[in-house]
Amino acid sequence: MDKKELASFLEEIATLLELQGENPFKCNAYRAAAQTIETLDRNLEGFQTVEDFARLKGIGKSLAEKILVILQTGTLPLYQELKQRIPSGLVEMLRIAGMGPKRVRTVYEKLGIISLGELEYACRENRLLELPGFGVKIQENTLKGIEYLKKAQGRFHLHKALAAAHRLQEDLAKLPQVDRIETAGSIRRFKETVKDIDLLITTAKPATVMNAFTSHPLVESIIAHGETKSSVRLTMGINVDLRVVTKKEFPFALLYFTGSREHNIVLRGRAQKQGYKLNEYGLFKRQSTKSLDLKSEEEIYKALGLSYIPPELREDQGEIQAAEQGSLPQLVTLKDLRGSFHIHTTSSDGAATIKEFAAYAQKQGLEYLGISDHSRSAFYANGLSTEKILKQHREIDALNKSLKGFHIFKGIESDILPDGSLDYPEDILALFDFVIISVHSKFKMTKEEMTKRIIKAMENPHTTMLGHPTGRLLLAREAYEVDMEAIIQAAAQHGIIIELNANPFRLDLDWRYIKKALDKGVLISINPDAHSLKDMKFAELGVGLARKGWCEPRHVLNSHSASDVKKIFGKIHTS
DNA sequence: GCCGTTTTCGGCCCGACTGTTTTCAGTCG
Repeated sequence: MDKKELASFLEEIATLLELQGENPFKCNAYRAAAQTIETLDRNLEGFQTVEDFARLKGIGKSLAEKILVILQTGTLPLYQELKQRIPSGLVEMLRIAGMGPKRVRTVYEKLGIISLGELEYACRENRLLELPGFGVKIQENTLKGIEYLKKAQGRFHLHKALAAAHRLQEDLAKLPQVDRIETAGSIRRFKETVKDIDLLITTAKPATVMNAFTSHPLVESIIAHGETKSSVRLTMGINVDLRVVTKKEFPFALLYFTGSREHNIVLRGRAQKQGYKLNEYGLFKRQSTKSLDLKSEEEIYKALGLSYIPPELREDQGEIQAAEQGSLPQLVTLKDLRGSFHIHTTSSDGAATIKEFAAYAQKQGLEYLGISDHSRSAFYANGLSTEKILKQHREIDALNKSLKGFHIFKGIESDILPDGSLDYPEDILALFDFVIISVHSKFKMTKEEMTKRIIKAMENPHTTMLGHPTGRLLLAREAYEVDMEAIIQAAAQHGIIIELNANPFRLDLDWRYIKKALDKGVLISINPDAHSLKDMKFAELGVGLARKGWCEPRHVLNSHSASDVKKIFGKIHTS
């Protein structure tokens, strides 16, 4: 059992305990332990004894003993009992908005309901009305929530949420009553998928602004409409919270509602230790009701003895310690990008020619491009035959002669065949400046087989870069089973670059692994995986996710100059 | 169940909103 599996096991116990009506702080202890385990910066192999685990934050003797049992036996008597006692449908019911552990418990105990289907039926039969603390509204909302769950998974791709947030922000900013508006929450932190949109506003006329918000054309229905907080659902299905705060409160509210929750908890704990209370309204000296007068997030961090932490890093992944020591990274920005790799042209399944991509890239101020069409096994994508490769190379040679101050690298996205070999013989692979290797078939191998397959391909002397390393399609397809730690280790060993595929449905390598890759000295390439000119814009998302993974310009292949890139490629292929 | 410079008991981040009540429980972020 690895970290992730152990963490979700503990997480599940926490949920089951809640459903059983346990002391909430006890439940929380299991949650906190899960968080600690999941974000551990090393694997579990070094942990042999109770003491090893009990040294960790939020894990005491009791939990350490249980964790050891879980690792040794794959399960826990407590878990078995909980599973036996608590129907699995109750866990599903928690996903309904407005249904927490208490209400789920009530419908289970009083009505014997153990599944979403039964709950829906009970709502339609008006049976929730009889329950203590339930009424017409809760019954209606439960029904709506069930329908919503059926329709969407309740999470949204970052780029779609970003677009909606920008539109709302722009429109509301036009109101003369609005002094300041910002998007907070997980969008500001650049999470790859988000649950909702959080907007913050300062205004002297909250009622007017709230009315404008709830009647915006994107709004489908109003969930809550208050003085300081309103919530709506947009036609695209996402919920939006709007909060009104005073000008003085704004930086504190922005910090608070940007999160993450884990980051906030640590900040609050830190404030407490320094004799302060920190909340969304201010930073207060203990016993005082008047907040320190701080004008920006920068000043709040400074007051707590920290340098400014960019929103993307606020995930309690060591950023607070780094801010304390002044060792936060100087994060990469869009302006740092000087070129772009992983581009598909009309030769395979792209919608633009090399010439068109080159012209577009030059206009965007880029200095180079790396073309990489699909390889011959990718029949579905019109993969390139040897003849087509040679023709493409002649075209690139001619373009490179005619283009001034711009360079096109010859590349290919070679399928990693099931046995770990690449898609062309040695002499063909040797013709490319760079070779991206990607898995496009046989996703259902075992973890061991898949890891072996990819590492074998990485060991090929012609391999330059690993493409979309986990194969995930966000909200659609799980990542294939693969030991990412081992892949990163192999990349470090063979000098292989790992792609951060910036396509909004991929955003793969996952940011949680990017930092680990950097720590091992692996270079990251922010690649649009462009199939059309407009896809080149994905680089913006890619930069956001790279920042989330602690990338500085020096960590990013395509922030280097064309001549440096040539040197880097040369070094990879001769080592 | 964890934790400790207010330490071995008694807290645990904390405030807004809804819907149910008639002062508050539950949920959410």
